[in-house]
Order: sequence, then C-alpha cells, then structure tokens
Amino acid sequence: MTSEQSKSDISRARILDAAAKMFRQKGYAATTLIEIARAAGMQAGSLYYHFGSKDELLEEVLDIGMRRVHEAVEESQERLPADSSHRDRIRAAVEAHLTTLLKHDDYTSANIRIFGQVPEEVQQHHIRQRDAYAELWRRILTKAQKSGALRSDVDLGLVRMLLMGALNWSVEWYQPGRTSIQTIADHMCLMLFSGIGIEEPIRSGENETVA
Amino acid sequence: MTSEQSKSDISRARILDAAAKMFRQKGYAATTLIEIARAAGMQAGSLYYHFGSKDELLEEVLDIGMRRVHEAVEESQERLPADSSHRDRIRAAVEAHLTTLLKHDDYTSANIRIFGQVPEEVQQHHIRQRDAYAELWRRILTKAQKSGALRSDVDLGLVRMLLMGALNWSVEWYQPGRTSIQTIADHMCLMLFSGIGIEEPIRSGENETVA
DNA sequence: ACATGTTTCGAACGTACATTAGATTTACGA
DNA sequence: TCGTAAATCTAATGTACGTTCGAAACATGT
Repeated sequence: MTSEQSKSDISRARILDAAAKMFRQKGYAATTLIEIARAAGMQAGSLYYHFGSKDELLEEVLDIGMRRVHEAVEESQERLPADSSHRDRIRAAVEAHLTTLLKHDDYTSANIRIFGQVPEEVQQHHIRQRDAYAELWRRILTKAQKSGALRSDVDLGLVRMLLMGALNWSVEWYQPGRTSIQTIADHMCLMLFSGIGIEEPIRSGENETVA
Repeated sequence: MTSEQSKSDISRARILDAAAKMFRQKGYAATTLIEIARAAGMQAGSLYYHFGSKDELLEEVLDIGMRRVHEAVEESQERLPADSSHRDRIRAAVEAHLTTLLKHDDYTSANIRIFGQVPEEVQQHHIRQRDAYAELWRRILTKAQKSGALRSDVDLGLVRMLLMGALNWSVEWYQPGRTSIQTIADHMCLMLFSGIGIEEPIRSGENETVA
C-alpha cells in the first residue's frame, strides 16, 4: 500500500471501465461477467473480490455516469463570468452535457442508454440522483425565463424534456470525426433560441415574389 | 378457417403484442419467452409453432414498429392539401411520428428503445428499413429548405438528428394524461421554427432601450 | 527469508433459459 | 360422428451464466 493507488483500486477501475463500455454497447442483461472480466484482464470469479454482484457493479457504473454529467454541467455554470447572459449560461450547460456524453465517457452514455431497461429495484436507487440533475437544469431554465431571456408562454418542463432528448439521443448516432461536438451544440442552441424557420411568403394567391 | 382471422393469426398477434410490450419495458435480453408466452396465454414451447426463434420474433416486432411510424408519417404527408406550407408539412410529420410513438404502439417504441442493444446480426437486417425512414424525413426537410422555409445555413442532417432525438426520447418520459401529444408537438414545432429565445437587451453599457 | 494480508485463479454448483419433439387437445369439414 | 389438420401442451435437453469457495500466486513489512 505504498503507492497512491493500491492494486485493488487499479483493478476496480479497469473493471468499471470495461463494464461501462459493454453495458453501453450491448445493454445490461446481454452483457456477461465473463466478457467484462476478459476485457479487464481477469477471470469472472475474480470480479467478486471487488463487487458483490453484477447488480452492484451496474449500480456503480450508473452512479458514476450520472455524477460526471452533473458535475460537468455544474462546473460549467461556476466557470462563467457572473454577468453572463442567460443564453450563454444555457449554451455552456448544453456544451458540458454533450461533451461529457460524447467524449470518452462510457459511464454517462451507458447510464442514458440502459437506465430504462435496468431492474426496477436498481432504478429506484438512482431516482433521487436523476431528479437532482433535472433540478439543476430546471433552475438554469427557470432563471432564464424569469429574467425574460426565454418566452414566458412555454412549458419549461416540456422544453427541458425535448432538449434533453435531442442531446441524449446523440449517443445513438454520434460518430467521432464526422461532426464536431461544438457544431452539434451550436445547432442545438440555434434551434432552442431562434429556431431555424424563415417567414414564408403568403402563398394564398398567385402573387409570389420571385427571388 | 371460416373467419377472416384464423386462430393462428389471432395467437400470432397476441404473441407479437406481448413481445412488443415486454421488449419495450425490459429490453430484449431481459425478456424471457416464458413471460411472453404467459402474457399471450400459452406455454413457452407453443411459441415455436408461430415463430422459429426468439430472434425471429424480435425481428418481426422491430419490423412492424418501423413500418408503422413510416406509414404514419407518409400518410400524414399525403393527407395534406397540395398547397400546404412547408411548416404545415413538417408539423404534420412531427405529429404523426409522435402520435405513433406514444399512442398504444409498443412496436414502434420498442424498436426505438431496444434497437441499439439488439444482436448486431439483427440490426443489419433492419438498416435498410431505417435508412428508408430517414430518407423520408430528409426529403421533407430538404424541400422545405430549398424553397426557403428553413434557414439555408444549417446542417439539415444534424437538425434531423436533434429533432428525432427530441421526439424519440419522449418514450422515456411521456405519461398519458400529463401532457397531451398535441402540446408536445406544438412545443417541438415552436422550438424548431422560431425558438423560444427572446432578444435580451444589450447589457454592455447603460444605453438600454426600455420597452 | 519468513509471515501475513491481498488479489487472482480455477473448478464446481445451481439455476434459468431457449429450444426440441412427441403427446394431447382443439377446431372443423365430410 | 368421425377423421384430419391445426394448435397447444408437457417434459426433457443442453447450455450459458451468475455465483461460490478453497487453493494458488502475489505483494509487502519485518
């Protein structure tokens, strides 16, 4: 126990990394401890020295994933100048959420992908944590709306759901190198703030204006 | 074989319904044939009279789900008056997609929820079908952009992904009776076309214009 | 070099599951 | 009512997996 990281800590981390990666790829039930162990460089039985059960391993992966994205968004807000516009605040949150999701973080993307299909008992253990993250967003959006940066006639809960959906769904299609995370965030914010529509000319008759 | 529906057809439908429901709820690997059979009112072995394997059953569920949403969106476009605005066309597509997803259709929502975690071989069988549906949306959006209804400086592929994400994610949070499907569609279209931002007053100096 | 605690191995156990196949029941026309 | 095909049942098979546990290997302080 000389070094900062004991051997146990290193193995633990390797196991968690492997589990997060495979859970994300194949789902929870379809992932076998044998695969996780192999990816971590050990035998299946050895996992039980570090974790009490497959469920326990799952819970830790879910926990880490949610904690990371929560912290990332929280820090993005703290890093901002005190007088930042609400648009900038929201933009920073969007960027932080997306970056966490798409940049090497199998934990967060695993959480997002498999949470809905995990044993109900495990879900229960994490509802509080999820609510806390939702609350963080709720605060950001509500403050923006109250200070007039967002339309007052929209259901912010709904907006939040649609926004999170657009962001979270990126784990299903994002491929590194095709589109930058920044571009995705920019498009998302453009849609959110301004939309991408253009006033169409009235077309009720024949009098259309030719460009 | 007197009636329109043979007994076999009825059983088949019950099995598929049960399978779609459970696949959607618990995922593919976590759903057992015993559960499906019980929900369909028979024994596990009897399923094999109708389907060759669990994978085959899965494939049919996925196929039906994608076909339904595809047809729904396609028909939504055909129902529109020929001179409809592009905004109306997009709005109709959004409503059709959402309605299929959230209104009693375990097939489509199962497809959306579990597709990413299904055996790779099964995924391959359905890529063509998914591409065809993506192409349908691509056409709708491209026509809108070309005719000036959507900004020309946005990446439509990206917009489509974000839009589908916002819509598809609703299967994760939608609860009947809380928010109407129409309201969701309205918010989505508002965001897409106009955004929900309000011009914030310039705060760089003291010269603010009072409304 | 030894002793002690830590970490991993390797084999075994029990169970749950997909699948099979023959027996049994059901539906229906002759 | 009988006979045949359709549909379902029941029990069995094989396998893959989560989990357990004692032995082996490894590390570390004395």
